[in-house]
Amino acid sequence: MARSQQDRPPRRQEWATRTARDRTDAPARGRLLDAAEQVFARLGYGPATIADITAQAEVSRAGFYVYFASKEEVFRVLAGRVRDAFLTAQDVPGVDTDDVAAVARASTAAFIAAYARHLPLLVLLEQQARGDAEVRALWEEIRERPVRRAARYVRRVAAEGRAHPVVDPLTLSRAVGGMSIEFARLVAERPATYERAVADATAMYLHLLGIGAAPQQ
Amino acid sequence: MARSQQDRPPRRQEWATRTARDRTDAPARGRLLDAAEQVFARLGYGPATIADITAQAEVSRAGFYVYFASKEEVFRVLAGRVRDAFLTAQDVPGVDTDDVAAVARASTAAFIAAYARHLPLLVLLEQQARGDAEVRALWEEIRERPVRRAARYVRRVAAEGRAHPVVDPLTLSRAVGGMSIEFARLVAERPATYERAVADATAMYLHLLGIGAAPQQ
Amino acid sequence: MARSQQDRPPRRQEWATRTARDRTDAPARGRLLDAAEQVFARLGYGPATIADITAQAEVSRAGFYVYFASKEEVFRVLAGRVRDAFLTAQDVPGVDTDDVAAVARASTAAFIAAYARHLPLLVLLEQQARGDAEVRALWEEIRERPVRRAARYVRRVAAEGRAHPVVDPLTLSRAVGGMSIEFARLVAERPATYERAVADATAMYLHLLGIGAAPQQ
Amino acid sequence: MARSQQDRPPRRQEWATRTARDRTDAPARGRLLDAAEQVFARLGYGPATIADITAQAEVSRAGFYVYFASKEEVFRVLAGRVRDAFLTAQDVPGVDTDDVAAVARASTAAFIAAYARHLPLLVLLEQQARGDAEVRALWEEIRERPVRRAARYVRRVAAEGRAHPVVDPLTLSRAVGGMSIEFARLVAERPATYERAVADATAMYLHLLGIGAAPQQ
DNA sequence: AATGAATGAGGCTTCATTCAT
DNA sequence: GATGAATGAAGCCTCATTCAT
Repeated sequence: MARSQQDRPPRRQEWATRTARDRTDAPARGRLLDAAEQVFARLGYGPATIADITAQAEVSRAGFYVYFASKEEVFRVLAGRVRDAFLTAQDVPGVDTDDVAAVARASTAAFIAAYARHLPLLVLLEQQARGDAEVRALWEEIRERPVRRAARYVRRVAAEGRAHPVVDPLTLSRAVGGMSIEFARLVAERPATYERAVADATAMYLHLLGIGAAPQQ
Repeated sequence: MARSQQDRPPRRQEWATRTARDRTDAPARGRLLDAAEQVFARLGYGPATIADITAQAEVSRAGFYVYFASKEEVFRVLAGRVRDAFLTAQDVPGVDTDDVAAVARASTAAFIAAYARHLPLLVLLEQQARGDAEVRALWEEIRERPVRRAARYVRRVAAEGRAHPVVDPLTLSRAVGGMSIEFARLVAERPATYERAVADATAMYLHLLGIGAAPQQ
Repeated sequence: MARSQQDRPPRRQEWATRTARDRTDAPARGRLLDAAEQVFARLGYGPATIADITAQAEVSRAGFYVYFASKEEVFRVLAGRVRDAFLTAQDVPGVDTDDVAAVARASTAAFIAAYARHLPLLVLLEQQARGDAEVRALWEEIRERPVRRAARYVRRVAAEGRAHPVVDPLTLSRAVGGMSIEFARLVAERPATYERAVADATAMYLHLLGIGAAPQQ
Repeated sequence: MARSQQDRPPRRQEWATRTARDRTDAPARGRLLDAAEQVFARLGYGPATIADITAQAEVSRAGFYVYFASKEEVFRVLAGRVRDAFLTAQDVPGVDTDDVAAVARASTAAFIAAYARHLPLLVLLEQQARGDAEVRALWEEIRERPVRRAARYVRRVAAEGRAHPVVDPLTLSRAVGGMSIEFARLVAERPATYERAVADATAMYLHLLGIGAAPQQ
């Protein structure tokens, strides 16, 4: 499952024969995607109808099919967008890799922020992963990639003796992922709790890494 | 004689005689509930149809409405059942309250086991909580009750100086809840990992409580 | 179409074999009939359900079929009851047949009172007459009998030179019937208008008979 | 893909794009209306089904919902049409207002003709007025407008001393309306009786107005 | 590129009615 | 005589999707 997710791969180099379905830039297409995102977030997948989406996008019902083959397809495209946005948000450049605490804080903050921001769609993604193999692949990427990356980092700093994880790195990363999701939910409900959540999650993360962040900060 | 039906003004609800709808026993009702649970777990809420449920229960389509008013209603009843089963499973009697490690292990084990066992319905419950106030109440009970109970315990042992939580008890409990859910998902996929998951989760739980062999920095 | 209207004629003289369906006196049967009358009057024919009727009668749904074969059948029985009551109410004994004005007044009063009293069912009867031959027969009796009787009387008094009808007796009677129904509707809505309505209808009746009731009474 | 439909929370009604539902022309809409009129007239309201209507209109079942939201709605639209046609038919221009007899004859003829012509729908309208406020309003207009208009005219000619009504003008008009309806029913059954009916009704009308050769007592 | 119109397919419910107890 | 339970038959309505323009 590569990066650029679209039903038929965008054959950008060809001239002349180029149908609407291929044009990723048509303005109506973008409006439909945004509309779909809002509608799905508001109603959930099942209850959302093509009519809801086209109404929101101010496009005729038939207009939908100029750009997407079906409800499933918009959702897949949307899912790809979410995955990209979510994973990209995990890239936190400019952090001193040697400062474990700083890395922990930055990655935790990025994860919680991204998860909270995309919560509605992520929840649907998880739900739809059940019945759609392509969506499942996207969902697994979303779930696994940050965990594996974190595990890799933990393994390294542990090997360097700069951390003493309580459990094996992959398990620890999963656990921290799980707790971060929990915090992300809270943050999605009450954005003001973001700083506090990041601080707490980071503190626990570091503690589990065996790095002495003093309890009761 | 089917011609002259419907067309009735909106006024309704005049049951004088008791109907089967009130009976909570009745074998068919149980069969329908079990069938509904399986069907929902297999297909998800939206895609599941009354026909799927009645077919599974070996009852006529109309038979469904003898006991439930709608798909929503079966789901609510089912949700209540799941909440009861889930919360009941958290009662782990016969554990020495003074042995913090034992309590942590027992409650973690119970939580993970129960969550893994009911995972499919719990996921749907969360999903449906979005649009149904009654289901939302059930879902919140499921989410909050174990966390609050754990927080209460943590607060007590912390007050007694037998634990030194890294963060405040409620936050800690939420975090542990989140990580446990993560493990429960893994266990639901591969039941063989249950013991390992419980051991790891317990270890981290205790570590966050400031108990156990703190790895030296 | 004889007087005692029931689906199967009441074989009252037989002993021994007598099924519930034959017993016209069973208390539940009466309750069901009364209930049916109320329910039909309240909801109309189509929207009324067997469940509505049995609920009102405080009988189980199945209990209905002990006494009636179908919704159509109760309605027919009810229709027979209404016809009997309506026609019986037209018999105004003890009026001096020679006093044309007195007869006109008495018959008009009886007709308006009876029509107003049974208005809801009469309206349904007319409606159902469309699709049910048996009901149609009842309805025609209800409509025609009073008119024919009146026409007979008019013809007689006209022959005796005691009246000088503006149009032929049957037509006149129909017309008076039509206007009386109009008044009956008003009376059904506002019972207090009964006396006034009878006075007006009688005045017009007599006037059309060419009998000098002074205008502007 | 039919699995994932319905299940939508009660919030609705978000048409941004204009749909066919708004267009009062559109040939299919007219066909459906005509079909509905025939079907309702033939079967009555309750027994008529959307399938009957669409079959008659040679439109798919779903096609109905492109133009109407429900059976109730077509009926309402139809009722409006009938009211318009019926009331318009009462406008009899070009009659010398000073010739009371001519006016009486013209208005009686128009009323009987229009009532007979629309009898099947008018009967249903009365029936449905019971349960639908909008239909009730239409029905009352149909019933009251001609009566009030007639009463106004009677009042005027009475004030001018050109008529000597037996009862007060409104009551008289109602009565004449009632008798005219009676005649309209006969005419609807046997159109050949129209002329006779109009002549008779007019004669009685004028007589009640105290006009014409009063039969001597 | 866009859309108004139309429809096949399918799900939900209701109700009259039967039947074993 | 009465009824709880169950069901066949039907009607309503929605929605994704197509197609001619």
